[in-house]
Amino acid sequence: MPPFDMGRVRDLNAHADINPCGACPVRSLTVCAALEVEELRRLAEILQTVRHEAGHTIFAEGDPAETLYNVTAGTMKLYKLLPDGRRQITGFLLPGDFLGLSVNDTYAYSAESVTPVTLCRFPRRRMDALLEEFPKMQRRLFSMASNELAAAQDQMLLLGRKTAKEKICSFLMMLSQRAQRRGHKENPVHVPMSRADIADYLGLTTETVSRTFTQLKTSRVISLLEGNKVQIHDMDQIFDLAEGA
Amino acid sequence: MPPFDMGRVRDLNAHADINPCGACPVRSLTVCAALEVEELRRLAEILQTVRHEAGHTIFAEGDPAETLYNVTAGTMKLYKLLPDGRRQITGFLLPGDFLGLSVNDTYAYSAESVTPVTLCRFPRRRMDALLEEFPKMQRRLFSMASNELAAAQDQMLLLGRKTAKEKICSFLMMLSQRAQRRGHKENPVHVPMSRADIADYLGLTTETVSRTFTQLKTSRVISLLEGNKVQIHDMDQIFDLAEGA
DNA sequence: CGGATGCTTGATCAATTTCAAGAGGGGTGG
DNA sequence: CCACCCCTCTTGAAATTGATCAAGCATCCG
Repeated sequence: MPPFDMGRVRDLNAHADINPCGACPVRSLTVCAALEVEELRRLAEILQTVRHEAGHTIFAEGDPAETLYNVTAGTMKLYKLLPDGRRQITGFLLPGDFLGLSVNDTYAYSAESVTPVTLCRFPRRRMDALLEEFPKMQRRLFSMASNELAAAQDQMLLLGRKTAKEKICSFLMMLSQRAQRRGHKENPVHVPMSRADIADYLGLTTETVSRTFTQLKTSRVISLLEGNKVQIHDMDQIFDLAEGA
Repeated sequence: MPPFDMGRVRDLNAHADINPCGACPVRSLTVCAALEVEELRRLAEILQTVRHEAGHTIFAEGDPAETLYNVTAGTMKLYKLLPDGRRQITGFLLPGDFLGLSVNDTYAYSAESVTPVTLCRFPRRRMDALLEEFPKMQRRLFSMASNELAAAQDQMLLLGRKTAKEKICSFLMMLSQRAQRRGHKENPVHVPMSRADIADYLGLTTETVSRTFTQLKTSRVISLLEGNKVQIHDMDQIFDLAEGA
């Protein structure tokens, strides 16, 4: 725990005012990819850039959903809890991912930073107005939601039907592919989240996650490197292991 | 298996031509709820109504996604398979539900009828054009996708973290609530799907599903009635059982 | 009736969890 | 700078939930 809460909102609009979106490194990945320069300017008017330390709760399940967010740097996790504390992480968000969609004006899940993060905040009312005005953005958001839905279905298959080993291999593949889409190299995969987070994402315990990593290491499928990196020795093999083939 | 395939497409446009949407019983639940009379007429021009017997595969994972569907009667299931045949049902669809959203022009899951069903078919190209023209419909579709996303996250919590008993109770509650939203009575719940389907939806085996039903019956939480109906004796109790509280 | 299919029940098995303890690593304070 | 503490990760042993294997039973249909 840091000596004081670095996780509070810090307004970076001093920089944002100049050109918050034009230079955005993840623009092509997210909802803003659909927009022209002038439209980007309008979007920039309503957004606020904030930073948070690792482990900061951005919002909790049930909170009124007044803000939409776009991750521009760092990793986030979304999760739901049962009354007795059991936790399911429903997704990890990387730069370019969107969060804050709500059903009945409250968030359906909690959101917390895994690493230090930078976020764009969009007030929902103003964002709704803008979506009305720019159907292209609306369509882009819809397409992103469709992708998320497909990912959610993959995750259901994983949670309901895969073994611990298949789950871990699927997880590593997913991280690798997402890194690649963001222009990073696919192979040593950066795994910034804890064993406990991985466990709660895959429906396992931390012990099983740890044991499975050791097992994959022992059978020369992966190596654990410095700095939370995982080296995958054979991409095709891990792909097969991920589906039990 | 019926002696010949009753599951083939049968065009009911003889009826549909008259007033396919105006009298539609599920209009208020689905994407069409957003539309005015004139817009409905335009939608009716591009749709085709089809019926299928129980057990008919509408499309398979990986097929080119050329059609969107709306369920107007009956129950459908969506599922994904692993190479060795393990199956995860990602959702059951009831009247008013939508299916066929795709990511990269192919379906991300297979769709099969559980009971006899009636579907509205929308050619994707023409539907896209109409969505362009009617932003209200676009927004309605987006809102439906958001709801599905929230449901998918609930299902991840169920698959990853709930016990067999909690899963079955959650399942019964879900069916009860969805029936209620459709104007049916919430309590004897109609459960048209097989034990095998329930198992593949909840990440269990048929044996465990069967045993859990027996256990709930023995402990007087539910009764199994004629015609695939389940009587829930205490709604509050089953709600608590569904979350382990 | 006969056969098929789906559902239930029983007995055993195994994957994963739970319980327990120790090792590694980073930061803090003496 | 070192010692300590805390936290995460790993490893081991035992326990348990749900899976697997194996019959019966019921129901539906021809």
